[in-house]
Amino acid sequence: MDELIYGHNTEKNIVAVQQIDESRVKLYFREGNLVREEIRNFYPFFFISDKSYLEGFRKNFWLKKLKGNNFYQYVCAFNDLTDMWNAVRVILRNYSARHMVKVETYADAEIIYLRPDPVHQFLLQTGITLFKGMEFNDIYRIQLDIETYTRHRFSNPERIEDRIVLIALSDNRGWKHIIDGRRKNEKQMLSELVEIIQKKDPDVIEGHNILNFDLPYLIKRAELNEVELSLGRDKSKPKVATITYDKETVFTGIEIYGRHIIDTLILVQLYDFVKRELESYSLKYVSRYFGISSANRIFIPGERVSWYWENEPETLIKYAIQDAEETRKLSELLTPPYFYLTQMLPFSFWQVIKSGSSSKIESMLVRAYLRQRHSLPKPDVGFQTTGGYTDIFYTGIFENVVHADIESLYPSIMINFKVAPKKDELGVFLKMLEGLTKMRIEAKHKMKTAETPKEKAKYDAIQSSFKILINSFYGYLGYSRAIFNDYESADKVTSIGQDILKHLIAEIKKRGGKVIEADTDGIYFLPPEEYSTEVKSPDFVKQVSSILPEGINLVYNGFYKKMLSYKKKNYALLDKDGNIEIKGASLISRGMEPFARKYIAQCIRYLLNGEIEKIHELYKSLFKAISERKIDIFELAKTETLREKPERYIEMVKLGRRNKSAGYELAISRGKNYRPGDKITYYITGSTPDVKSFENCKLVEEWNPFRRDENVAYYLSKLNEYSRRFEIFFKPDDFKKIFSLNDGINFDNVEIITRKLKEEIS
DNA sequence: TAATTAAACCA
DNA sequence: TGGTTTAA
Repeated sequence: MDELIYGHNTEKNIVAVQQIDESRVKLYFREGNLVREEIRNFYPFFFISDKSYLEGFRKNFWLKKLKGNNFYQYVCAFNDLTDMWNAVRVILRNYSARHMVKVETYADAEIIYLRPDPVHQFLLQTGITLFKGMEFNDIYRIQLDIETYTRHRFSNPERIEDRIVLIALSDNRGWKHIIDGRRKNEKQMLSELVEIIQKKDPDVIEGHNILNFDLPYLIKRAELNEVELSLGRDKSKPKVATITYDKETVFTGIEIYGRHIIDTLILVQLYDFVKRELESYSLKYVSRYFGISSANRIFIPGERVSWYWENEPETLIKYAIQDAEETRKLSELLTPPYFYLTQMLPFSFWQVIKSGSSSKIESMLVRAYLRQRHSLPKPDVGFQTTGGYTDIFYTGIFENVVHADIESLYPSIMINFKVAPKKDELGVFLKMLEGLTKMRIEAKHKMKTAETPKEKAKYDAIQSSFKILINSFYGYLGYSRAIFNDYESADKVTSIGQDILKHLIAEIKKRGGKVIEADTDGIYFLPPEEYSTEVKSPDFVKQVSSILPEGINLVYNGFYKKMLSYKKKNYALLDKDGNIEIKGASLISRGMEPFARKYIAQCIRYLLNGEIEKIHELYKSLFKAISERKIDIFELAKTETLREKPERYIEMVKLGRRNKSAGYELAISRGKNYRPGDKITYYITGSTPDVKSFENCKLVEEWNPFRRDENVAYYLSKLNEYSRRFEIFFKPDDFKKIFSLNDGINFDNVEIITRKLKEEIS
């Protein structure tokens, strides 16, 4: 089993692979603090651009689609050069004269490529991955942070008078260093950096936003200063990686030969993609969030850096060192799962971070197939039709609510009901899933029994690296571009999941419980009277779990003092410590105006605490603040992400295929050259509530506090609209009273209404 | 270089 | 209805 997952990983401690010439590569092994080099041969291979050439090779060679210059290519690898040239001959013989001519004519250019990216291909072919057999603490990481000087608001690497004034470095062995711009000119600073990197020879270079700021800046300044920025293990310069698409060149990253670049900003984004808790991705905010801020943290906003350099350089130095150290701690927190994944996947550290879940799974499947020299299938065309089961049976407020969910529902179904892609002739898909699951359980066990925090952290990283893979198997089945995709199997997984959940709901009802809401693999319910305590409810969960099929387990997931049930996928929970958790797009969403988000959250708090009069007071005060124009404009302003390119947006609107949108209209009309991904914050102007927002909007920066022009009627009607979220919890008369401007109302008799929306399945 | 469906809300 | 954001 290990073999399937670890592939050909027989080499230990390899930290880098590098091409020497056409048929040899240099391997770098880390041994303690030293790096040993060794030269090896590698397998020849070629790319072809048209898969029809591969028909004659089914089950003879391994094939993998890869992206070359704007189009997908297929790779064939061979034991030796003779084998490879034989294959070329077969291709030439098997296809028509036209094709033959074409192949020959373009042999060096378009159709057949020889070794365009040996390092990557070497890893892919042999399955030798970096850092094999190493622990995260074994690798040598350097953190880098630069500070730049400018007379303008923002520093620009191309402006000759701007310059790098500080380079702060730290490493994971407690070393710290400052390259000080007071003693050295920029040229000397850059040379010192090169010297240090060559001498220290780090495996990894880390930084927060290093890919979009520090490294590009260093590269540009090195160019201007005519310094060879030889940071690579082969003393080469950093390579700016781009892809050309529609004649447009897009920056995709920076590569330093033989080293890994880790940008902690990307890791933070990845983290928040799941968690959705962060307000900002800045190093300072994130460090505080994770509780890893340096003691006496200095904060210097970007536009103040130059001032500090001129007036208080020592403070700036401390600040830069703190940045480097926080980057190290952040990386220690976020990268280990990916580090351990590089030992399982034929990808480098950075590729593992950047690649999506399907390529992770597929790379393992492809590796297993190519080891057996078995051909690979093509993706099926079609789509998955079934998903998870979601239902809501009651709305209102409930006490003593239990949350239980089925442990790893989809992976468990795949394993226990043997659901696998029909194209997987070698049957490796399930074996891998089972193996990974087993290994994750072992890692979890080692984590629990670990004796030191360090050990614990290590096994936690390992088990979460398994989790990342395990969770990707189901999604892979329904993915249109996956070569082993199988929509029927994907549907089978979800329909079995639906049946299990429905069965569970019926069982809880049968045993005297009351199910409030269910979604995919979890349920919120009121247990029968005799189990309605935090201590006893897990017993009930256990009993119910026993009726589920073999290998499918319902686990207790929490006991809540109160639950507010609003709609499918929308609810709030109050735990015994008074913490409130709000879930659902209609109750908590980044698309809402900040005042609305806070208003809804407050109303929910008051509702759960039974403080009806406070809702009334809040409504009144907010109404007043808006009508008297006393509310902060940022509370009213919406923030929109512009994801489409301006040309595309304009085109779609012109064709009537898309509605106009305030964010885009503003960005375009203000002549801002926005890039997809940019955010825009705007508010609504005018005087009636039903204005078209894309015709009546202004950037929040354009707002004038002395001539306030926000649309009061519009925002008041918004307030009422948001209040209506709470309509279902009250009798109509009570609702009117609460959300009114009247004074002196008595709320003693207000009842919170519970509604039964439908009968539980039985 | 790209995992899935379900559901709510907005313009 | 298409776009966006969320839950799982």
